[in-house]
Amino acid sequence: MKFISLESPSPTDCFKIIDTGIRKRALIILLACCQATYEGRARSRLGFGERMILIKPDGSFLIHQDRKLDPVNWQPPKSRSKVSMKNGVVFLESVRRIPQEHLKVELKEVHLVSYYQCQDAQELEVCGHEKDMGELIWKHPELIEKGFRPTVREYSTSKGFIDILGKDSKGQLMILELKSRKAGTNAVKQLKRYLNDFKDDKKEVRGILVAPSITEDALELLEENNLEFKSLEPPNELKNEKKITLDLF
Amino acid sequence: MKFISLESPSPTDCFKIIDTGIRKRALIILLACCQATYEGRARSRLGFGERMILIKPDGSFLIHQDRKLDPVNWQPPKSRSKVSMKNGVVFLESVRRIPQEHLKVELKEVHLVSYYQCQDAQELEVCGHEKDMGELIWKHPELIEKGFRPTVREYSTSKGFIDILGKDSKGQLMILELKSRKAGTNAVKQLKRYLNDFKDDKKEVRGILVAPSITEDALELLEENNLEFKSLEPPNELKNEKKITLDLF
DNA sequence: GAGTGCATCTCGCTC
DNA sequence: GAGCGAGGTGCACTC
Repeated sequence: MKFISLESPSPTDCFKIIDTGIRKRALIILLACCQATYEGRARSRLGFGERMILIKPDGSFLIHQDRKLDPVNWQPPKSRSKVSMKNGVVFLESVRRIPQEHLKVELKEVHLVSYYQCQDAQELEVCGHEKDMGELIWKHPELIEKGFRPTVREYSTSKGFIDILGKDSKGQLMILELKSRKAGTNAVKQLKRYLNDFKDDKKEVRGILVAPSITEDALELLEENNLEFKSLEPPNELKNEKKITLDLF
Repeated sequence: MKFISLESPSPTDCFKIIDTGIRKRALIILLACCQATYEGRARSRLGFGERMILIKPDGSFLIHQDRKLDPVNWQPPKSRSKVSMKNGVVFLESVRRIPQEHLKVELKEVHLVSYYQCQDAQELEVCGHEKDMGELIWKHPELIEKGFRPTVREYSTSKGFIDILGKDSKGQLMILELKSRKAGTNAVKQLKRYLNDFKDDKKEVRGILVAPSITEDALELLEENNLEFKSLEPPNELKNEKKITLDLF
């Protein structure tokens, strides 16, 4: 059976379905009143409440409350899930080896138990990251300014990697720090550090923060340090753009 | 009805259940073959595949594939969810106002649709954070060393906030940088920056990195800069410790 | 509402 | 496996 779902199951049935689901490497869904304790990188305890529990074929384990985007408790992929029954009560356990992490769940009342052997080979296609920005600038350096010639990407320094290194039309060295969203003071400080490294060489260097926008504090700090800001939106174009709009709407 | 669940529903039934679920501010669960496009802070497209969709009463919207901990697509709390039907096909839409973000989902085949008005007032109790460490040191400064007297927490500098500032038994200034997990080179660099700020004052200052452990690179960098490392585990004690173990096992 | 920094961050990459 | 950095980070907290 590829898919099974049972409302208000007995503890025995609930146990059986979960156990089968784990062995079949299916996606398991539970709606239940439960409590949970976690021990590992930190420690936590969650009292009884009604939640959704999700166990994935890759070992991921999630407990979702009725609010927030993040699960309230979880275990990462490759964790080992187990189900057990003691005195008519069903327990779930998920263990990660390295680092040692334990999640234990007690199910008090199960409203729905279900497993589903799903098929999904699709990968998400995204655009609009810092990496995309780097590629865009590399291909179209004039977006930064006329005469800009990028020379190195991911240039390694003692302070970290410089996103893009290049020269302006006058041959002056330029250090570019890219951010795909609004840049804060931290981005400026980072850029400043790269420049300090280069200034030891007694050369004149320009530092440019490239981002769609910048906070007021950051702009102030930037100007204090004679650094520059260049507004640039990250590229916004998927591979099969036309296909999408046709397929969906 | 507080809870409803329907296997392989017709598009019309599926639409009705989701629509009711949204109006009742229930937790909605879907198992379905779907595709999704997202536009907002970035842009993404996901082809057809079998997934679990979760819509929470607070507006959170999650699409989970059969792998990974993170949803492949999502919308944050307070987003507005809508369901619609066109030519016998059910569509989901979730919109966020600020920043503008759109998630559109087309359901091709629904295996399970369900909503559930759940009750969960419980908050998660956690311990083992950096904040806990700060409190621990503040109360038990001798954990750092005999004679250590902390004076300020979250001391603001141009380089950021110093976790703990204090003096040793000889009255020498100490800067403490706390990390709740293994400290890397970045933690050392951060500490170094705080010290540089203070050295301008021509005072002798000790810099101490406090963490459960440290990477080899970081330790090397630390010693090069005459900084110190103090191994300290973040506190690991919940409020009602005894109660937990009794309740669960 | 915007800005800042932690997180059981997760995840992908490189070494 | 460990370390490092980006993320549609999320989230709480401050201003």
